[in-house]
Amino acid sequence: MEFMPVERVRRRIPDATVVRLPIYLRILVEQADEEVEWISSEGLAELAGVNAAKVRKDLSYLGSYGTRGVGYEVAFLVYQIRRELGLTHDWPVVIVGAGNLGQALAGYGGFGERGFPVAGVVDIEPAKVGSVIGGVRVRHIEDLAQIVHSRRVHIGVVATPPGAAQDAADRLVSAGVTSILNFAPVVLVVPRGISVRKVDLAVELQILSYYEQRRAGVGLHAVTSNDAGRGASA
Amino acid sequence: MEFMPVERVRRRIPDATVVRLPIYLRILVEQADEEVEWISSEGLAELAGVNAAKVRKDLSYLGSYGTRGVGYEVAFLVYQIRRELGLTHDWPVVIVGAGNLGQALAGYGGFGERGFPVAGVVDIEPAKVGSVIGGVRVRHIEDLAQIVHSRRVHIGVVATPPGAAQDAADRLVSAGVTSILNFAPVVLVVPRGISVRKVDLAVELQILSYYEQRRAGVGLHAVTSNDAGRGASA
DNA sequence: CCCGCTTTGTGAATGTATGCACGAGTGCAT
DNA sequence: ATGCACTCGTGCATACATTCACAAAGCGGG
Repeated sequence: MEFMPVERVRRRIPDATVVRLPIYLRILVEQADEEVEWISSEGLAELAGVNAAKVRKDLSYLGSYGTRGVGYEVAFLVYQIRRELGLTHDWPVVIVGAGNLGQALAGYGGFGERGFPVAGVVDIEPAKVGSVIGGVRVRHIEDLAQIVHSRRVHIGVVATPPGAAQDAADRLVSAGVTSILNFAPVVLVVPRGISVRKVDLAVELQILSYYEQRRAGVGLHAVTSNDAGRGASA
Repeated sequence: MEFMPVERVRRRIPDATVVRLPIYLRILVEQADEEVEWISSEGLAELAGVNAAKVRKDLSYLGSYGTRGVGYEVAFLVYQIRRELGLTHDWPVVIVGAGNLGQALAGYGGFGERGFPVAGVVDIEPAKVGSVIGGVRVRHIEDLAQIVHSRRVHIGVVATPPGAAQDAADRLVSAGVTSILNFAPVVLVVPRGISVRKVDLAVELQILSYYEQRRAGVGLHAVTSNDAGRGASA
């Protein structure tokens, strides 16, 4: 008599794949909108600007959901990727910092549409409190914990000036937030177990600068890419 | 008689390193502002939230600029990284799309400060043309090529709605731009040799969602990070 | 001048990601 | 039924990235 693994407790998906899944998801949703019912790894790869084998391997982490000789059923894949990414329900976010960027983020409707409604915007500046941005009234940062608790917020967005970013992160963490999207050009220090992702415009431009500068040297070379790059003739 | 390589034509720096150099640079500039003259790989690693060996290896691609037993001279490192990244001169950028995001970007002073002055903002919508954002007058997209040529622009920023992004990219490329920073949630198709980097807020949030959802499962795990992550007690 | 302390620079080991190539299913036509 | 065309799933080779661990190098004190 022997034992066999009854059930994989939870598949671990490689980080590189996790970064690409949202891109596949967006493309698949677009395809579904255009009434496309089936798609091959090659077709999806084409649209995502990646290698077909990579698509197949990425999708294989979700399970064996393709049909050989045919491809993947778009609607089903959408469902599976959503489930795996935890997008079966909304994730309300709270934005810290109601400056230039905070306002633009709150005003940008795309957040809510994609399942990340803005549960609140807070600022430390009393002068900013009370104004309404994108349908949300700006509240004082002291109310942060209250917002996080009452609205069950897990994700915080740091949109403060650099000097205030660490404080914002600290407040988010002690309010109970466990994921942070950081727009400030600062390396945040957070406790273990808190996820942080960073968006830094200056860094992106400087990376482009490097390849741009290199171009001046010897012959052209491959396309820069942060995740799913693409080199094809337009 | 034998030949030896007279001179390394141009060191190739690994992509992963190129992404971190701008972060080191920012930290080093901050340190210089605080009159710090020397820094060890350990110190820099601490501030950047990465491994010290990684810092040393990254810096070694620039050359042997450290002093054993002492560390790196901050001002000199700043100079070397700037040179390697091509930041010895300004890179004017042109922004396509004067909507919510385009305005926020143009209005955000940080661009110019960091060596990427906004040479122009264009939009396809005649109604938007003429208004002034961040000291720059919005011009019609037909003027794009003229702006690119007269201001020697190499870098374009796509800040349009998704549907207009590919057209914006095509126009940028045919105007002569060779690097694109794309904020639209779309995979741009560009000719070989054109560098593209993408900033997609929804994708970032969805990645956080994945790790957030996973957290609900078994025990905590390492910190998510796009480049120089950090897990430390706050 | 030598010794011990510190920190760099890098070879080697490990870990992660990519892409090829092919076996194994599936559907359709004959 | 059988064969053919197509596409998935994945083992394997390769490339890239991270981390360790240590010799080599510089500094300061005696």
